[in-house]
Amino acid sequence: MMAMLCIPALLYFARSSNTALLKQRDFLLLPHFTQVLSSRPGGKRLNKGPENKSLVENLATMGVDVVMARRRQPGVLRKAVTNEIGLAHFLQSKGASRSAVAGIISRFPRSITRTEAHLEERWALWRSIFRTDSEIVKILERSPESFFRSSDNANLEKNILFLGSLGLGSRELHRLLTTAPRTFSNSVELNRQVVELLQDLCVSLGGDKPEQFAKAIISKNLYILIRSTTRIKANVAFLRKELHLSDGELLSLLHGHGADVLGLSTEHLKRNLSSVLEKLKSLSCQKSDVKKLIISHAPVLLVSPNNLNSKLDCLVEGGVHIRQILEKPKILDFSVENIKTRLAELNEIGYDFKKNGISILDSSRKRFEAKLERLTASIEE
DNA sequence: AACACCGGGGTCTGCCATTCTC
DNA sequence: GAGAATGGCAGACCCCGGTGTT
Repeated sequence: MMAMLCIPALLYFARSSNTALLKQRDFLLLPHFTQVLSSRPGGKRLNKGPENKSLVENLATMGVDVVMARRRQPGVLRKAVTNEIGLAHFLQSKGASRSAVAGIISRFPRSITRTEAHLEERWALWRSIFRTDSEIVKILERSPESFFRSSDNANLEKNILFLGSLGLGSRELHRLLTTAPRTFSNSVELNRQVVELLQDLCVSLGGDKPEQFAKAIISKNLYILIRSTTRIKANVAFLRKELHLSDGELLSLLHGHGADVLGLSTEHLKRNLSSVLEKLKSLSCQKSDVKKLIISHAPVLLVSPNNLNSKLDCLVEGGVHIRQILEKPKILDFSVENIKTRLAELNEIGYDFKKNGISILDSSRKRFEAKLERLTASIEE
């Protein structure tokens, strides 16, 4: 099936491409193609030359959105030597469709400057983490930049080793590369800085297992390594200051789901925290209540003010006491829609939250429905 | 059987600014 | 000095189920 899709497309590319260009492109397989660049006849490297017309035509034939490509990386279109045919061939051999290839080039034109050897090598490195080619193709379709932005394969290899050395197993590396592929294109030095920041943070808070701490934060917040250290530091400082957290409290906050809040933009974190404070104050809670809430369930800081306020309003109007919410904050993870539906269904059968508690609200859909059915049945008896 | 506690898991790029390299 | 490489930012949740206890 896949082969049937690939072959006609390849023939199509081959037919439609300029043979002179193809010959030039063969030089890409040689180590010093910059010599080709500087020796090109009449090449004026100091001026922004015109676009390479046959390249642009080639790309258009391949279905590339040239306007988008030009907007994103105009310099690529001026290059004399590129490897779009080789790239298309390569990606299609891995199972990418023609339109996927076109989309990849449109969104990250520099991808066509990578040589065959480079592509093979990089792919092999990714395959050391992924089980199949199609998994990688999916990521490339999603985010071409993650794969192509860096041409430094040695750095990628070092990253894999470095991340592995942190105690992240193959399963976690897989999740990391799937979810935040950019991490692997960071310089290994940048990743190291974030890891060291986390470890130092752990030690400064009196924790005794900095390596495990850093690993735990990364597993819980797969985006942490693509956040700047400036931001992480600012967020830690902000939380500590605003909530008057002790070292121990901060450590336990971060050990829980708190890892996620480290990645928020600091403005966002400020806004959300002040919103929670204000809203809960209006529901006659003390600041200490908010502090407890956040330590036990930091994800409330991830919920946007409007959203969180809606959830709280629904719950309170639906007969849930704010104290119950503070004790079981997990219900705030659920969507407003879900909360509304559940409240309405429970209201219909006269469910009494005062008497029966609110655990029923934060169970999974399956469990909730099963419970509801039982309750309905017992009422009908 | 029913419940409560608790951890895990999916998802998340595309653009701009700055620095590096030739 | 152009293009390549790299760093950083904005935006802003929801849900499932294993396991131990009653």
